Amino acid sequence: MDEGMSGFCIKATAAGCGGGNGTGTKCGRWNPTTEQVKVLTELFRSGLRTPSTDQIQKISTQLSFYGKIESKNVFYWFQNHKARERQKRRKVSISVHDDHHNHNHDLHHHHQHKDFIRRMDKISSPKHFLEVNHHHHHHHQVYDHHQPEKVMETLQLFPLNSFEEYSEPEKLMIRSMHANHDHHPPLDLRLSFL
Amino acid sequence: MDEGMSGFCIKATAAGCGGGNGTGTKCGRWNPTTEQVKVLTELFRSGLRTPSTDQIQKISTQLSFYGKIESKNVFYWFQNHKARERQKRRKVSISVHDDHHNHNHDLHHHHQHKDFIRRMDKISSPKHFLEVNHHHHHHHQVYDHHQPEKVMETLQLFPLNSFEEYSEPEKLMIRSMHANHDHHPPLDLRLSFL
DNA sequence: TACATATGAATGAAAG
DNA sequence: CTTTCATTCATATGTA
Repeated sequence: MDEGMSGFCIKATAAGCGGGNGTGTKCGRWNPTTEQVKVLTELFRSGLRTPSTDQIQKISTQLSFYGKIESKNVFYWFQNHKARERQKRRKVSISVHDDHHNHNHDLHHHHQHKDFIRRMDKISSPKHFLEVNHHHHHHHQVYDHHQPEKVMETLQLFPLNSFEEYSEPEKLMIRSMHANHDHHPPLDLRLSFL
Repeated sequence: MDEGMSGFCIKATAAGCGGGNGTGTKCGRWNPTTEQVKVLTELFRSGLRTPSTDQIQKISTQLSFYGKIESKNVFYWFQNHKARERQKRRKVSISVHDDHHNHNHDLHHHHQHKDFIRRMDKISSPKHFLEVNHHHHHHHQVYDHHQPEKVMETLQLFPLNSFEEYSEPEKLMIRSMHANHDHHPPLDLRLSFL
């Protein structure tokens, strides 16, 4: 189809998504309009971070004019926005830190993203990497009914010798080798840094 | 060879994304190299599903050798990979799973005790229509003990003449293709309703 | 060129 | 509040 406007229903048309009249539309998740986002953003910038129930109700009521919206949408919006705004702090572009090769990407002006990365924030330790720290597997979701959250430290991921000598002109297809599930590639990998 | 250009700079779209401090500077999305993908895939296959912050940092650092990469890239990669792995598996096992002998379905959708979503539940669940409640019952926020935040009640959010930008160049990156088909008449709303 | 697919990135919703 | 999940948007690449 088009780039992104697939033929699904739950999108735009803030007034047709099960707006109460039961248009038979299975409304997915809330899809805020630009005006709604604008208002919410402005409220946020005004200092509102955790609106009370009453405020949420009022905001929701006002925003309902621009399209379908529920109180919980407002609630979630503020919660997500606040959380991501805080976590956005620190996009930690590891950047290059190489010494043998010249990747030469000086800038890190990727200030185009809005929110993202969460836990990247906590890591502020200027410690050296490549230290073997054992992360005990946490409890995983019910879906992950297999494989513990632990990797084998013995698996080698990075060749320690041929960093520069890489006589391999495999710069053609970026993602074309996803089919190497059948045979173990002669990778000399090392996960010791984990 | 690959390392020469570090294989991150998207070909034409970005017109010099990484160091393109002079050209557009609109770095496209991260384009992993084969080595990076190889490592990430191997890590995934080793059992790593949700790397911790530290792990992400280390991985990113190591992968930076092969080309430009940020922590968020690693984060997103695992998120997407895991999600899509499950997504594919779900589409196939939709009806294959016969829940007759093994009734191990864990339906835990009764926990809305989190914060107070339940308070808004009365307008979400029972009714699919946003009803305007001008009368609010007694609400007490036991979760929000203090709120130093304060909004300017006089802040004008809904311009009467023309809703234009509020000096918000960053947050207005919403889906541009939505292009609302229904023009909302300019309302005279303010934050006074808070 | 046009469409299809793979996948990076964003964010709403919810669990913990 | 923090972290995860699910769905969607956006774009690069592949194929006809």
